[in-house]
Amino acid sequence: MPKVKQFNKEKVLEAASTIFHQKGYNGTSIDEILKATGLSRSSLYDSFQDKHNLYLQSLEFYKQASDEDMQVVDQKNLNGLEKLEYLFKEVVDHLVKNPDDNGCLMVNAAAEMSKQCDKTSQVICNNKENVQELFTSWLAEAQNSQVLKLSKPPKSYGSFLFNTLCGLKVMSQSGASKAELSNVVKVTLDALN
Amino acid sequence: MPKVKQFNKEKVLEAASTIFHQKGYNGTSIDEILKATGLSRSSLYDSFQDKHNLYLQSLEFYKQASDEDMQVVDQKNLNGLEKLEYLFKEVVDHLVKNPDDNGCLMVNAAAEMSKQCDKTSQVICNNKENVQELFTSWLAEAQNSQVLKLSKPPKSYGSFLFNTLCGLKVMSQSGASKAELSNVVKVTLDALN
DNA sequence: AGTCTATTGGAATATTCGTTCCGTTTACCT
DNA sequence: AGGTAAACGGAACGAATATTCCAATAGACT
Repeated sequence: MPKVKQFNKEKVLEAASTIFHQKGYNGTSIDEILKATGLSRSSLYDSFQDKHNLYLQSLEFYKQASDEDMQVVDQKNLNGLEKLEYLFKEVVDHLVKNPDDNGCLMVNAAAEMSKQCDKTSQVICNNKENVQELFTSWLAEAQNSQVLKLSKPPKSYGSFLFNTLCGLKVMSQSGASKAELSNVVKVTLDALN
Repeated sequence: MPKVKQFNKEKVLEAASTIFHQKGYNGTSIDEILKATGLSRSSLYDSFQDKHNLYLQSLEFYKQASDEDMQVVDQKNLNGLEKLEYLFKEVVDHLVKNPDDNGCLMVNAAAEMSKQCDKTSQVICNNKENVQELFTSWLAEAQNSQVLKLSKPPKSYGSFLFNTLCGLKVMSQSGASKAELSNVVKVTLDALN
C-alpha cells in the first residue's frame, strides 16, 4: 500500500459541516473549506468528488450526529414528557451558547437548498420524519404511563413539536433572547394537555 | 430634465425580492437579477448602488408588503382569535400553493445572512418585533372581549405564535403536506386557553 | 532495498462573478 | 430647435470561483 491518508474523514466532515453551517453552501468557498478542514485541494477532490458532494456528506454527518444526541436523550431514565423537556432545554441552551454556529444546519439547508437540490431535500425530509416519529413515541409513552392526557393523537403533537423546534432555530437567528426561547418552549409544552 | 426612467422601482424590487426569495443572496447572480427585473446593468448600479444594497432594499420591500397583508387582516371585522385563524390559514394556503416561492424570504434571510450582515439582521429583528406585537394585540383584544381566557400574559403567546409561524415556513420547505401544516396551526390555536 | 501506488502540494485552467466604464440615446428645459 | 444631463446598452475589467492536472512524496508490499 502507498502513502497513507493524513486526515480523518469524520474530522473533515465535522469541520466541513461547521463551516457550511456558519456560511451556507453558496457562501462557503473551496479555499475556506480547505482552511477549515486542513485538507489539501487534491485530497478534497480525490476523496469527496466535489463541493456539492462534500456538502451532502456534511449534511448526513450533521444529521447522524444530531440523531445520536437524540438517542442519548431517549436512553435516559426519564418519561416521555421529561425527555421532551430535557431536549428542548438542551436545544435552547445550545442555540444561546453558540451564536456563531448560525442556528441549525438542517434548517439553513432547508432554506437555502431544498428547492435547488433534491438530494438535500431528501436528507431534510428524512430528518423531519425521524424526529417527528421520535417525538410521537415519547408522547405515546407519556400518555400510556398517564403522565399526559392528550386530546389529539400523539402524531398531531409530534409534528406540532417539530414545528416548534424549527421555529426556535429561526427565532434564535432573529434576535430572540434566551428568555424568549424558553418562554416558547414553556408555552409549547404546556399545550400538551 | 434628461431621459426618463424606463423602469418602476416598486416592480423592480418586487422582482428582485422574488428571485432572492427563490435562490438566496449568494445563489443569485447579477445576470439573473437583470433578467428577472428587466433592468440594464447600468441602471441597476446607478439606481441601487450594488447587489448587496439591492438585497437590503428587496428585504425592506418584502417586509413592507407582508406588513400590508397583515394590516388588511387587522382591519377585517373579526375578533382577535378569528384574525389569527384567518392569517394562519392564509399563510398555509400560500405556502402550499406557491412551492416555487421557496418558503419565506425573511426566514431564508435569517438563515443565510443574519450572521453575515448586521443590516439584514436588523430588518429581520424589526419584522419579528412587529409581528409579535401585532399578534399580542390580537390576543389582548380576544381576551378583553372574553373570546379567550389566557393563562399567561398575551405577550408570551405572541412570541409562541411567531415561533409557530417561523416553524411553518421551515416545515413547508421540509416536505410537509398541507394537512400537516394545518394540523400544526390547529394544535397551536387550541393551545390558546 | 526497491518498486508501486495512493496521497499530497501547488501551479494552472476556464468560468463566472460583481463591478466599472464609456459611448449613445432621448426626454426635458431654455 | 438645440443644449443638457440622466438613463441606458454593452463591452471590458480584475478578482474570485470551482475544478483539473501533474510532479513530488512516502508508506506498504515483494
